[in-house]
Amino acid sequence: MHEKHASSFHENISKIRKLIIHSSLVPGDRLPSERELAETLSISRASVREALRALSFLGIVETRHGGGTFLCEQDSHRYIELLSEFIVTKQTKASDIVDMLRLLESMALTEIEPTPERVAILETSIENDGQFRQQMILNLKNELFIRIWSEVNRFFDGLDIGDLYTLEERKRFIEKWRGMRMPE
Amino acid sequence: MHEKHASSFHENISKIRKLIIHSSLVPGDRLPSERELAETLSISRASVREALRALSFLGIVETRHGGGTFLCEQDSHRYIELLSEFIVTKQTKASDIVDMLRLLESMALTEIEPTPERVAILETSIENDGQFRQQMILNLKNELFIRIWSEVNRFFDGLDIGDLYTLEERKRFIEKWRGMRMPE
DNA sequence: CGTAATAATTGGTCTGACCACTTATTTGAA
DNA sequence: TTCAAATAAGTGGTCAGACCAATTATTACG
Repeated sequence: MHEKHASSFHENISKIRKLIIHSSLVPGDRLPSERELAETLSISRASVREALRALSFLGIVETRHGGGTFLCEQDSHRYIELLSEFIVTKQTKASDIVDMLRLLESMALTEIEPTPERVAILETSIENDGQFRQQMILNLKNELFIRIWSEVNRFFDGLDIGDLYTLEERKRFIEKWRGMRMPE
Repeated sequence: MHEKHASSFHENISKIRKLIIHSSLVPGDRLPSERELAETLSISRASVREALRALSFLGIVETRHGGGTFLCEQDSHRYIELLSEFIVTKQTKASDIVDMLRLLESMALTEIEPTPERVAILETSIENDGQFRQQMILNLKNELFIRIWSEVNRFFDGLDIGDLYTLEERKRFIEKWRGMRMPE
């Protein structure tokens, strides 16, 4: 039969991580270019990019358009680990979860520029509380924020206590957002 | 939080989310094919794939080779996978940490009633950036908020990149806080 | 020597093709 | 007819090359 592909998504991530270790790269160092990685690892540049995008999302590397790909600072995920354990194992007040989500999401709205497109998107999802809130968060570029929000929100979903906001509140969210001006 | 210009990557995620909502898809449903999404959203299939990969990491969608892309169930198993990845990788962007802390702390001030005692306490610790910020947070009632802040801040300390705010900024914090009125 | 213009490098996107896997359809024998 | 095997169609996965956009290094010039 036909031969399988020599590479797979997870294998490529592993390859790049091994290369980072083998090259004795330290946080802040620049990785080889995407083209160079593709050549070295014998995979296509598209696959390199998908792997790097994943590593970027996980906070391992950081890419700068025209500059290169750099190794991020280390040992920073520990709070996530502890946070997850905290959420999973320990007793948390449901009211705290709700308050936390409300805080995070109102914060998000202050950080996102209210373009007409985004307002429109929010309006289309105004009927569904979960989708509405998720739509807000996904506009953010701070991936750490998204991760933390995701963990808290996932736990909130597990509580199964219904919507976080009423339809009226969601409408008011949009109104408030529309009236906002951008900083500086 | 560097919102800056709208990045194509993040906008594509929004586009797909909007399409999911507009199509009234429920968990378990299959999304349009990548080629169909590319056609509908007027972006290349490569960009569609990058966006879907991100949504996959967030546990929103799940792809099956040859089968299609599906909306995830609520309590997805990817939650565990994601956390395990964090534990293995141990890295994240320093800039996101800084941005996150700034957001958490500015938000904290909007949630705390600026009593004279609290203002006085803040003023006494204004010379020390770490103490100043901790003093703000400790006034909060939300334990989850404090917990998250503590973990993020612990990592920030490990970065050893100096103060989060300048003395001028801390002074302005107090000024701003003094002028605030309490909600409802 | 310092600064502006230019070239080289690098990530971002697009196009089209083919491979690998799954699902739907057709085929053909019991 | 029935149903299992063979085939076709559809979908995600990978690859190759090209061009665009942003950054960085080099050169030219005053």
